[in-house]
Amino acid sequence: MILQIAIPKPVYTHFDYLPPPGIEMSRLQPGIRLRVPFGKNQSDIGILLAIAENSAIASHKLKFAEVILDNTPILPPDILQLLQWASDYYHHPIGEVISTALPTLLNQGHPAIIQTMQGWKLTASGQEQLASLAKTAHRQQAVLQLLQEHPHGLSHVTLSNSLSNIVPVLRTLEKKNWITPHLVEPTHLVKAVQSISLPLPLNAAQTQAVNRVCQHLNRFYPCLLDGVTGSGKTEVYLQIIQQVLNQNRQALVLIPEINLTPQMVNRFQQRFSVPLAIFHSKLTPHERLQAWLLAKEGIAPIVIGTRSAVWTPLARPGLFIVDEEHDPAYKQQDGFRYSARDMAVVRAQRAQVPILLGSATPSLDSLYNAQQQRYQHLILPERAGTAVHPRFQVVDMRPQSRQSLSWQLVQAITLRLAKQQQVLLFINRRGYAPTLMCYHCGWVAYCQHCDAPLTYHQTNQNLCCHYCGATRLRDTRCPDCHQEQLFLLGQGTQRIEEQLQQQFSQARILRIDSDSTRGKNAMHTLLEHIHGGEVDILVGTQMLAKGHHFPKVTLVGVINIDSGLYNADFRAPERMAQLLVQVAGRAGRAEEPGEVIIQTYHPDHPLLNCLIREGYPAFAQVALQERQLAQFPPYTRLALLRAEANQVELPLQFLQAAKEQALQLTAQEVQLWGPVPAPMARRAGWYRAQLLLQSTQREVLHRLLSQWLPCLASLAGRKVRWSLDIDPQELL
DNA sequence: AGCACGCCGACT
DNA sequence: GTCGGCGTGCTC
Repeated sequence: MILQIAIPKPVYTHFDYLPPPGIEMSRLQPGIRLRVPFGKNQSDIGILLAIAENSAIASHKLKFAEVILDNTPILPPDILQLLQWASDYYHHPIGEVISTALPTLLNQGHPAIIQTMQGWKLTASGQEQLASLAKTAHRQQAVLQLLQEHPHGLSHVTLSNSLSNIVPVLRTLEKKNWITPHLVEPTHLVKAVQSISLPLPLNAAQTQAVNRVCQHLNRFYPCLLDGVTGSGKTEVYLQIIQQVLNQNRQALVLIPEINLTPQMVNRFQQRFSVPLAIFHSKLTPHERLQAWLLAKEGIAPIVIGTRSAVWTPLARPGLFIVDEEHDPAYKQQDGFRYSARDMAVVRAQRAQVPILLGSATPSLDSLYNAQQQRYQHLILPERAGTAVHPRFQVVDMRPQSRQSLSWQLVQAITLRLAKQQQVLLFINRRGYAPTLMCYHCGWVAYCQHCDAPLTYHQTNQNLCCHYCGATRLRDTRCPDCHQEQLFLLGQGTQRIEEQLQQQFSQARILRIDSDSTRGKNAMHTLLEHIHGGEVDILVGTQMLAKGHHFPKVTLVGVINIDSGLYNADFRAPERMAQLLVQVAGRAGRAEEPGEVIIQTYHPDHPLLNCLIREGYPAFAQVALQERQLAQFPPYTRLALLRAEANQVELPLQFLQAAKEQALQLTAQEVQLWGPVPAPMARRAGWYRAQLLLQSTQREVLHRLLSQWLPCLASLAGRKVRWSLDIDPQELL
């Protein structure tokens, strides 16, 4: 009897072991963890994949597994099979695939046990006191209220999350014997809510979407839920989930960035009084494991999380939802480069349940699938009365190229300020100025480790590389010609902020970028200032466009859209369009139509004009036609082989050798493009290059990769680091 | 990945 | 004569 075990190592095979001596064979179920000896003096934790009759490894080389860590599989068969499928599809080692899918504590060998939590419960006298408690003791009353709503008690963590500085309140109540310490079962880890919100009435389109999905709850039913902001997508999710819960099944909801969408999570918590397993970035490893186990055991009927939550086991899967499915955050960009959105579709298919892909600006891939009838296309039009179509204005910057703020934009800002409305300005670069340049010899301050100019930060007079983080004090004279007339070229958030302050001295300006939101609650505090109307002009990077709503904003300015129009990446126009539509969604409400001003040096760009005149669906059609002409996805399949090394010539040499190898293996059906140096050839001291593989048939490409990959390791040697990216999102 | 083995230069 | 550099190979 041979145990096939996956071990988290960058090798493409499992490892064969003999069962631990004296063990009961019935305990050897695929999906359990075992500790196994590995190499000379090491020991590792692996997952049992399967049990085989014999092994290709010589029997004298086989070792005994040391010990079984689980009585029942931590990975149920469906997830184990999905992970093996993913390992195959992405050509990534199974052991590493499994370890990215598991909570870290399980990788480290922690027991997979659901633990009860320290908490509190109302006493009989507390119950009696509830009515008579002085109206002034708000905080005490709030705690009692919460505990009354949860007769099984609430954990300390839950309570302190719902009320700040709660310890003294709890102590007081305990002294009065109104509450008592109580071990809370995980079933009652419900987030404390004051009120449960009721389902909202649906319009015709929403009703149709809900009905169509609910009529197909017992089969694979992939849907593209195509609805603009304010069309009530979330309500559709909620009502379908309700049906799934009625069937006693679970729903898994993926969202791109959990910290940007607290509203979404709140709506789930207020609608359903069931345990929610929420994977957010502030969970401790222990909490993360608990949430994972609650999902696995079926105790949490609803699971919400980002990318990696797609691997969460579910006892009774009933529905998958991928919100904002176009968001690039669903693609992991290092290590095991999977797409959580695509994996969710695969998972729904295997589980034979519906999947909803929701977006106001669907990816071209999903729109194509809808056109091919592979997905149901459920379109939610805007609600009557809330329809706000912001006016778009394209400003030709060529006649005023010395300015960063066109007169049109300045005029529009002036007007909005006079009406006491908020203005939102987007600029795609943080810092003060992207370049420090010498007037006399043309010298530019470059990063020592990257092929990128340094960005000047005014606050500390630093030059900072936005790619590797290297920072140094700015030069006061040119290091080449020693002249002192160095000038700052280009615009960053800080410099725009400064210019606006000069131009609109009475306006209150707030800058939002990764520099100004560095602190723990910085973003939250800034948002409160904005919503409180304490800000007139918001200046920020694209991080402003995601998730947040600014009801008081009526003018949005895009300082320079051109990097989205002209970019080596074939997906750049799609991203630009999605950003513009999102940005436009920030401007204006029913009573005050919004305005979007887009500054560009290419005012005649056809895709840009198509988007602003005819809207996203028309843009998507044209963009899809361009993809077809250029033979890009979704019309073809891509794989990208990246390589990096700390010597210039090595990556290209390796990729060239790899290409020749591939040419010997393949017929005509796979095109090879390159190798080329990566657009930023040197980054953080590493030289980078890439080789693109393209085919109209996925199977052909896949077959080539399977044969090719084993050769690559020896071609690369030790000095070249390489990785394979299946369905790459960024070609940069 | 991690750790061994192995084969060449400057030290007691 | 040895300590240690990192180039190469293997791990069931």
